[in-house]
Amino acid sequence: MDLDAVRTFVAVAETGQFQAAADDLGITQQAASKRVATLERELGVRLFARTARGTRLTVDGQALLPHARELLSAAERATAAVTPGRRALRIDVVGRRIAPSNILHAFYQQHPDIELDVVTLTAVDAASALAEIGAGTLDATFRSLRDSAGTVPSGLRSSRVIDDRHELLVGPRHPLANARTVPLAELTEHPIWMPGMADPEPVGYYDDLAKAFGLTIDTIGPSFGVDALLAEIADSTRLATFVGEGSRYLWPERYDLRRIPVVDPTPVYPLSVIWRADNPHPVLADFLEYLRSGYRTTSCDDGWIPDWAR
Amino acid sequence: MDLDAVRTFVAVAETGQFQAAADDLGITQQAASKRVATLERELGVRLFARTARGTRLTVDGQALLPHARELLSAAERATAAVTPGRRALRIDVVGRRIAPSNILHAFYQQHPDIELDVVTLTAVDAASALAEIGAGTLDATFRSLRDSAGTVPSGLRSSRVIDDRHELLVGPRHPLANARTVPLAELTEHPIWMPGMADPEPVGYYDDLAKAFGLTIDTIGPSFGVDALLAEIADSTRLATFVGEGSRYLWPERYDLRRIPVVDPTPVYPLSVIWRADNPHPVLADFLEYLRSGYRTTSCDDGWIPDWAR
DNA sequence: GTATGGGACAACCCTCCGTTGTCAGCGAGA
DNA sequence: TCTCGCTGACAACGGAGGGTTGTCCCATAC
Repeated sequence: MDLDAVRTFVAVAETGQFQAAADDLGITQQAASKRVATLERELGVRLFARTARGTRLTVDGQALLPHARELLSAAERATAAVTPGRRALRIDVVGRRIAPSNILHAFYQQHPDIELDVVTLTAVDAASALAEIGAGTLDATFRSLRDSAGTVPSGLRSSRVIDDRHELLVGPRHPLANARTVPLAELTEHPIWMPGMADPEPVGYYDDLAKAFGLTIDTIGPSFGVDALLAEIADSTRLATFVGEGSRYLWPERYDLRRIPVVDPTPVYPLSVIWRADNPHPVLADFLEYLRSGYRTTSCDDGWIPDWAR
Repeated sequence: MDLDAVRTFVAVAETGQFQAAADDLGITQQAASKRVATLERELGVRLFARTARGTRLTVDGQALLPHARELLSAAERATAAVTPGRRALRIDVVGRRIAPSNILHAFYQQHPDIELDVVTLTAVDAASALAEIGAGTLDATFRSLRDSAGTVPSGLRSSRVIDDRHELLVGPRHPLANARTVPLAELTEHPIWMPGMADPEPVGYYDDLAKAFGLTIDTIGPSFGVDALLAEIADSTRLATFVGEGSRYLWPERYDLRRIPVVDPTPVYPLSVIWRADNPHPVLADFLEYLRSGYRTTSCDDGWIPDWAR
């Protein structure tokens, strides 16, 4: 059963004649006649009674008409379901509390009419996330790409859109609790705890950072969740952790935690957005534009980023 | 949007690979690939992520899949709606109380699972009824064809299947009320009333009958319905009317009417069933077979039929 | 390294669809 | 009654599109 034939059948039924239906459809009367004839042959019944002044539906035609309309509207709904922009844009923000999530939230507030499907593939390493992008099961993700910005799998594009300046997060009893800023070099005295780093990228980042400035950064321990981490920090007189400037935690109310800006230099965590080059979703295009124009925040003259991210 | 492509899409989604889907559909893997590629191009989105070991649905593919299934089932419903035999057979029995209606009823009792749409085009002349048959808005009608059995419009077929023997219907005070039979010749003394004959065919029949045997048959008066006629007959000492042997009236309970068989000869009213030669409805075929085998009732050696019906 | 299986790409072929051109039937109007 | 106009059907032609064969590439398994 050909949908064009069904469309033609409905048009003829509505106009009452082949000629008018053909005009509506932009084809010749002969073509319309052929289409309906084919449909009739396929179904094995006559759909129209042809007269010299038009057509009338047969009983079979009358029986078919509502189903034909339903069929066409089903086709329309199917098309609409995948029409780029109809479908929610599926974005991996990695974690609900870090910069990408907040940026996406800001974007959403600016475009409240769009539909988003925000996911966190937090237990998934970058390679798998990129595979999902490539497979089309994910529209975009935010990752820090170790092997430099250019070498994403073919068909994918990446753009470094977030340079998240690190701040030190400490509890009230930590020696640096009341510092206005802290030079990076001073942190050699204080162990930094970054548990739950499953991905090689952030692990590599902190390893490089530690090596470059002689810091002690522990990325090994298992993560028992953000709350456990914050509680630990709040209680500790020694432990501190890094948080991104653009991240958000529910700490001020529950723990007396402090964010201390790190300077000379400021560690900057580079994040790229990765997407399929041929992804036609218009909201994706808008979002990428938003990222490029609005969120390359403060350029980091005083920042440190690893060599591989330059 | 091509339904074959949609079918292929669903098959690939279900099997997880093009090759298996192609086998199911009886086409080559390349053809299946082409179909899906065309669908993807038409929709502007990728539906599958192709890997070396099969395929996986993209988000768009997942969004489309339920709609695609719905589309296919809508197509199936549409086909089923006009599949010969699915649809109710629409038959004109002319009147609810006369032979065709009763015969159809008997046929229905023999095949209780069929669907019938019994109509009475009683105010419609034979020509219009035949036009409906030709147009396909009616599957069959019962008519007495004046211009001999063969000359139905082209594309139509007719078969004389009912020879309805006339009986005289009289009230209790009619002179013939207690006769076991009545010879036709005797009816010259008694006026026959046949009101409401809209069609030229029955009018012609009764005119011919009257002329042939010197009867007085009044076919002129308007009909006020069967009940009015029966009440009139029941009250009258003079009026009588003809009813077919195969007809059925609700008279025994309400009026003391009597059916008196007419003999020497018995007027026989010939009825043909008319249908489209190319009507594929299987129930129609069954019904025609039923009519031909079962209902050419008693052959009428002692009957009279007009010349034009021989 | 090799074998295997799945998909994509290229080239070819044929069918089928739409077009142009024409004819037949029915109704309306002169 | 004849002709005109409108509507569909039929025939023939041309081109696009869908299917097939043949081949290569890639990833995995042994």
